[in-house]
Amino acid sequence: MTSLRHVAERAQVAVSTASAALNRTRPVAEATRRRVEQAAAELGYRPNLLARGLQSKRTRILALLFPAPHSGFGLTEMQFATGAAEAASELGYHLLLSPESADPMEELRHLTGLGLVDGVLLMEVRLDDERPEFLSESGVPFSMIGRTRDPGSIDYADIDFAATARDAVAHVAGLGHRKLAFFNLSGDTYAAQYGPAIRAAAEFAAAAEEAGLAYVGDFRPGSAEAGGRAFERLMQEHPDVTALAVMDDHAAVGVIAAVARRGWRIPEDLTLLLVLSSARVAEMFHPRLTTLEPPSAELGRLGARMLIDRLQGDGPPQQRLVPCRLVVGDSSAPPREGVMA
Amino acid sequence: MTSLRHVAERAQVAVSTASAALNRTRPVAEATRRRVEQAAAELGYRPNLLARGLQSKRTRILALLFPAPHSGFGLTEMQFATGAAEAASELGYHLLLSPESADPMEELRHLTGLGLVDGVLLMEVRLDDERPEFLSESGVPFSMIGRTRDPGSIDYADIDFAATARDAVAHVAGLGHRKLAFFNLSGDTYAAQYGPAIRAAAEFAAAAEEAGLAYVGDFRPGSAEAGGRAFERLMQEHPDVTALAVMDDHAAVGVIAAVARRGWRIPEDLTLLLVLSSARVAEMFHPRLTTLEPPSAELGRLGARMLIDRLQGDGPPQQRLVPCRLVVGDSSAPPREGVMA
DNA sequence: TAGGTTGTGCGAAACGTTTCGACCACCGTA
DNA sequence: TACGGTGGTCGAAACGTTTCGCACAACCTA
Repeated sequence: MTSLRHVAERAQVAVSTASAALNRTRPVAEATRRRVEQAAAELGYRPNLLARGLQSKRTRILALLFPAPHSGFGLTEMQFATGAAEAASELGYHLLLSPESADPMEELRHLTGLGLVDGVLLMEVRLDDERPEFLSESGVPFSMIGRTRDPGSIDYADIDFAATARDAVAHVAGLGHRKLAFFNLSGDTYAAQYGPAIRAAAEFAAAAEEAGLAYVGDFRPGSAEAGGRAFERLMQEHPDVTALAVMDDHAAVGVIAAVARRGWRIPEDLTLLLVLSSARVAEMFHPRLTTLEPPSAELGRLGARMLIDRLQGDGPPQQRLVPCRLVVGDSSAPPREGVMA
Repeated sequence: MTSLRHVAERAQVAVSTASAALNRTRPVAEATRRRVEQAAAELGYRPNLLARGLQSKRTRILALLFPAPHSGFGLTEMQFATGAAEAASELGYHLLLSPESADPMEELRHLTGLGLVDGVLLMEVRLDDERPEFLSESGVPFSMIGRTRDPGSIDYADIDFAATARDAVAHVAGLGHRKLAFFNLSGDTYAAQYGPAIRAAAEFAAAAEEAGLAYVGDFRPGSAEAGGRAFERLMQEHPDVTALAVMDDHAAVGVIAAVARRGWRIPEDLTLLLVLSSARVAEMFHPRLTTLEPPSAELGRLGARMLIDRLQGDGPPQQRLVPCRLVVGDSSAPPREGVMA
């Protein structure tokens, strides 16, 4: 392990001068600096991050707190991690993957007490999440992927549900549909105040109203079976629904099966949209489903970047909303004739 | 930040004694130890990992080197990460997510030079991968998820392709099939010496032969379209094939579509197996596909654990093979009558 | 009673940085 | 000639641990 002392000796300067020369932290004569830099290069010198962190109180390590892979842990969630890791890496930071234990608060206390990380990246944020408050009080810099009910002046990057809902509604309205139904995430998830579930519910309803579409939004199937049952009940209670947006991959499977059982076809008899699912998943279906793809990696990148910005110096809080990308597949088409309400 | 010095003062002992008491690194009088522990508890003392690491040369941080999400980055790969992170966490270690840049060697050099990590976890290992050699020469402890052609005495955890192929073959043979085809990963992946592609090819062929099944193994479609075309060519050249194992999700989609175009049904006219895909994905299909699910999280856990074992002390190399789990779905059935060869 | 052994605790050094006050030579100016 | 400023460098302290040699008392044994 070659240390700064070796570099200094080889360049015939004091350790402190070598440090200053390499970090350009204070003026050093041009010739000296060159000598030091050459010595460092020749020795393949790498500053020891631990020593540096110990002294400067800054480790350039970020922690991504990710929840236990409880129910379903999708590709989507994982892309937060890879996006954040990439952005961090590009900016000279490292990303620590911290699985959340049974007691998230204790986990946080532990993690931040170690002096190992400069900041924390939160994901899977609930509307009434208590972690942000804890972090604020502890004075630990952090940012969120997702957001609480009232994020105040906390940095966050989240999906723009309003724009996403508008895009979805505009898409089906543009095809001529007059009545839209929306299947939310599972009832449990909704009850747990999971942000996307709550926000999507509100925004889809609002967007439908604004566009003058009739709307049904009170279904929250959490599985393929529940999805199939929900679809049958939907058709019974609202036979005039011609377009359906589903936010749960598995529920969509059930819907598709139920559609087939009924002798119907997609998109001729029903326009089906998949919300918050990756195009990779949408391609698994036949026909290929029209999808509102969440900008997961992008959100991860943004979250990491704004946290790093915050660490560097403090500007105003950054709060970014990014809409889902509408990927039109083969599951959307104008409604069939007979049902025009 | 409360440091060991504070604890020592409050407990009326020297810093070194406090350290010894807390770490039980050398005998300390029972009464003293209790006093120290109580002081530490009252102050909420957390040892500073940086200082500890600087001194002891051990940070208890592992790096997971994960490749850029080039082509497709599946759920499977990501579960390595979460599995490894969990296992590490349970053993008091942390996991650093290190995206691999364009130059993996340089990245490695950089990462290990920093003194930040105790060891490295490699994934996506190619048969002729050069990273293991580099790490061996650098004296950096590491383990692999996957393995090179000749892993020598390096720790690794990998899929047991032989057992997996035997299980798959036994499953279809048990149903009465006489001829099996296998669609490998894409030709590019195969050509790049990606371990799973090469090993699966060899082991499926061997298992089929051993079981006395006729076998076709030279298809490597990399997409839905290619999968469909491959299936059509397969039926043309080998009309007596009644069972097909596919190792690429997207290719499977193409196969299913081609089967439908032909007016056939699954499983009545074709038994279809999905290899190396998660049950979550398999459920997306209709009918639900029989799957050989890779033990991804398990491999991640094993990889982390054996690396930590290696760091603690050195036993013999650990080399673990774990077979895929056969999840029988609705896509496998006895062959239809007419084709019995 | 002298010498050795054991149990317990202390102080100082070390890990590799960064930071900060001090120092020195040199120059321009009064 | 003396003096303040300045650009460049140095040495020492500090960050929070662990480790190691040493000291001291008490106790046992010959």
